[in-house]
Amino acid sequence: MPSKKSSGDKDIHNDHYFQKVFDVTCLIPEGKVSTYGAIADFLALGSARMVGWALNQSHRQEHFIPAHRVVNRLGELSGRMHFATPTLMQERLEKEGVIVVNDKIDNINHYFWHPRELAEY
DNA sequence: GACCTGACGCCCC
DNA sequence: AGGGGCGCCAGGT
Repeated sequence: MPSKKSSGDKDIHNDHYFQKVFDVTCLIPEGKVSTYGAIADFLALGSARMVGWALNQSHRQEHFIPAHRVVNRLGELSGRMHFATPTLMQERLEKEGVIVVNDKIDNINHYFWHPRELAEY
């Protein structure tokens, strides 16, 4: 019965939405960036905050998650303080050719990538 | 169990 | 154009 409060499908969903966020993040092409909102919209999470919350745990994953390619809708590096050093996120982006000025991506729509662009999905 | 705080985003001023 | 308010969902206190 769905009405039962026992841990069931919802918990399973919660356990897997982390992995879904990781999967989508790994699909962002090098040199491109996506946003919390776009990923949340694509996965129908209902809240962009959940994407940030998931990425906050991404460093615990065995496989490397290119979390530096996810920024907020303005192109700001809002997650930079959660990397090993405050400048690591910017360094990784610049290494991929993304121009960052004042902790913000210059002309984000030039680099923006939406998960919908994937034919597989 | 109420309350606060986030790697967000939209609306309003 | 920039700043504040509120909704959103999950976790921590």
